[in-house]
Amino acid sequence: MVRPGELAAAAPVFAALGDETRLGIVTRLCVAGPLSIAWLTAGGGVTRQAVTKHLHMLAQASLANRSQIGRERIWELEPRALLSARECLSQISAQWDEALARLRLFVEPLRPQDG
Amino acid sequence: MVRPGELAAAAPVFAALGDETRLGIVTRLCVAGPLSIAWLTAGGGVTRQAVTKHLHMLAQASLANRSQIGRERIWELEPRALLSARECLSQISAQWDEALARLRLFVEPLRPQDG
DNA sequence: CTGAAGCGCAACGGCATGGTTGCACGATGT
DNA sequence: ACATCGTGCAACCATGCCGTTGCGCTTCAG
Repeated sequence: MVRPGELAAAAPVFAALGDETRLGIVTRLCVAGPLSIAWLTAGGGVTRQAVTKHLHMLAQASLANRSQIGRERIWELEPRALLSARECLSQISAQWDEALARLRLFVEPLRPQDG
Repeated sequence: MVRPGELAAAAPVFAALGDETRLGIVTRLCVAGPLSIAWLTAGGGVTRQAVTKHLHMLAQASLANRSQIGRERIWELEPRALLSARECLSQISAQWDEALARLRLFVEPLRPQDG
């Protein structure tokens, strides 16, 4: 069962993942581990400021958090929100399977020859 | 391995799921099966036009498609995009596990007494 | 035929987002 | 001491999103 509270919690995570640049940052943090802003800026086609904004949005969605080493800000992934988002998708698709099964139970007796 | 093309494809799906109203519509279509716009409007706190726009955005992300019965537009869920989004999240978290394992391999030899 | 239900199209306002530029500040290396 | 690197903050612009209202069209019911 999906409770409404879970949806309200999952929506911001999906929104944070719903930008191509941000999804690239997430993937990169995932593959390469914790990185500084300058390093994250190097690969993508956007400014350092844009990367900074995206990182803050990821932090607001509990998808990343930062630490400081000297003058560098090191950002790393926070996988819990990612896992809960995956959980949400799994629940939705599970409910869809359920609904499909119910639909079959409802439809098939009406057309027993079409099988 | 996550290829960049997959990310570019998954981002719009996440963006479509990244709104609370839309996520509610998706859940509702999932639980109750195909519904008309008027029926979808009844439950939520928004106008019929808002629901219509959201449905079109879901369609653009390949998350829903519509059919027509008389004067009613019946919308139903298209689970393939949902599954591919879930797949994307799974790949990301799998890569995160990998990275964590590499990090452990790198860190643990330096502090063998801290177990 | 007439009324009502269901829906689409278009326009509008408010607000958030994605991106840029410019400037200032602490940390680092020589 | 000085240049440089890495960031933060603030302002700015363009665009898109979210939701509304108003109007008109088709379809169904009496």
